[in-house]
Amino acid sequence: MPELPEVETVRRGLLPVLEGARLSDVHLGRPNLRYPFPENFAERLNGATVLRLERRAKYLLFHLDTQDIWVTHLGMTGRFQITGAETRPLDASYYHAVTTQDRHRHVRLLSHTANGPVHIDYYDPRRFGFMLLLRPDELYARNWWRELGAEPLSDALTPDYLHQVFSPRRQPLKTLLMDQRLIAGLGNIYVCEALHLSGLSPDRPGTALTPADSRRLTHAIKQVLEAAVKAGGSSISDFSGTSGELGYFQHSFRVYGREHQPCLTAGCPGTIARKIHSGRSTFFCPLCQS
DNA sequence: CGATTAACCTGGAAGC
DNA sequence: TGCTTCCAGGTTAATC
Repeated sequence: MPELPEVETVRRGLLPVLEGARLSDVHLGRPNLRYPFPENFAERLNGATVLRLERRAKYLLFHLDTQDIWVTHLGMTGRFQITGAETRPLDASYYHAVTTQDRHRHVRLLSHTANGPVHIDYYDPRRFGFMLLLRPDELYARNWWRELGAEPLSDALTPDYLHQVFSPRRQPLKTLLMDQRLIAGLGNIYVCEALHLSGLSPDRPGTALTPADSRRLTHAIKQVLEAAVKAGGSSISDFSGTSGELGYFQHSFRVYGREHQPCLTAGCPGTIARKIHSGRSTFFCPLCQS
């Protein structure tokens, strides 16, 4: 589900019910997601107040007044849902939950906002997501954190930066753009879209990227991400915002999921094709992307 | 070191 | 109405 625009949409949705709010009644429906929950996860969240909600790449960081940072990665199907305080509790009936949705509600807690308490639930059917509780120094010590590449919508991503990190590498642009250590936050959808927008072939090796290409690609990345954030992300299959609202950027896809359909580049008579790069589908136009 | 594949999971859609 | 196969927004370990 979630690439940078979807994660940013989730952050913005949680802002009004988490910023400045005190947490309580934390319940876990199971001992792990992708990884086991941190030791004493519920105890360390209970009573804490959320000071600030940050997003870095596809990670959500909730800074607590206890000095802990509650880090969440949504994986492929992770979703936060805000509901009123009257809904069904998470309890021992979890494994016999009646509905499919209940079976995938893995975390439930109460957030005490200025306007009263609300439930915040975390759902994740495939459980590729994970949650961590780290002190700042512990976070900075993690390799996956230190090695994160440029934040695409910040000044860290420039044509020069892109050229500098791509041009020594022989891998195809598709693979380079998916590498979170070079640029952090893009996933399969927005990589395909940015490549098409910039007219570059996903197969072009990094070594063949000219400074002019880097400019076009940088511009395309920022353009597609900004438009997607503005649209509330892309809702394909099961992504929705924290109130169940759907993003609508999926209606703006120019290549993703459009195999066999006509290329939308003005004047291009091409047909969108699909091929596999490192196990992931790439959608592209063989005619106008070179 | 670079590059591809499998694995982690579940559910939905498509094919037979 | 089944049953099987393929596919999915991500990351990482294993393997060539």
